[in-house]
Amino acid sequence: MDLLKEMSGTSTKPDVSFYGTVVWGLCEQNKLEEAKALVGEMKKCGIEANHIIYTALIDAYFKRGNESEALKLLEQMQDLRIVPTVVTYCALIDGLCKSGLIDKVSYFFKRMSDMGLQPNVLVYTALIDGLCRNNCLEEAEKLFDEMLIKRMAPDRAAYTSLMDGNLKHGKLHEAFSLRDKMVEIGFELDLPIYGSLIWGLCKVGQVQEARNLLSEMIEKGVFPDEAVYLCIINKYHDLGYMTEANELRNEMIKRGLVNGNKDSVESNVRT
DNA sequence: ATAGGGTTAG
Repeated sequence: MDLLKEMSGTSTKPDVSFYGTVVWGLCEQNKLEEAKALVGEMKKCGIEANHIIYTALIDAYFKRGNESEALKLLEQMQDLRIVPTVVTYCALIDGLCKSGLIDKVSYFFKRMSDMGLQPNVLVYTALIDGLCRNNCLEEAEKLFDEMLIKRMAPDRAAYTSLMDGNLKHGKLHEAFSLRDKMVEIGFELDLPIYGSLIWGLCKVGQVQEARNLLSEMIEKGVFPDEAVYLCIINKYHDLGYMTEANELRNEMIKRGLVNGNKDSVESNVRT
């Protein structure tokens, strides 16, 4: 904003790409009202905002949890005949999924195709993740297969989302075969993957298997975090394995996984 | 100048 004021005194006239950079910067700083105001200012100068500016704003409003404003901006974009891109739809679909507005998502997904935009891996993953979180595992699986049919290569995030969805639905066998596929493809198993598997195993009471996976990840050099430990420790408590619980707690503390101070860990572990 | 990858008890 200061930069703009400075420029108004000079002969240089800011163009759309200059405004875009400023809007983007304001979004990064979470100054969304200022960013939106700038779009109005642009208009007064006879410069129309473009799809990149609108996409950045829509994404930022969703991330702030203001989905109604984000949808308003999308409408505005449409009124101004600014053509959305795959990136716009990705922000939109992901935003809707994460705001729990899953029922609006299939409409936009369809509209996207109607516009001739091809959903890419990021769009599919956002949708798969949203469906898995909203109890629509079958839909998610269908989309995953659709990706394969289209010869798109689902990446680690896509696999992880579907695997996690299966775990949340207690389908351990499917989850582990997805893990095997990831290994086959050559993806390194990372903390979110191990964390998700361990959580899923604990949920169904297979705490020993969870414990084995913890050992496995450490062996492979994947550093477990506090949540992974607490997941197993708390399950040990539930099942009455107090010795194992304490042992693991000590191991966690020894590893310095205290994330700040010891009190915070103590308060998170059920006693 | 734009886009994602969860924290997970009950």
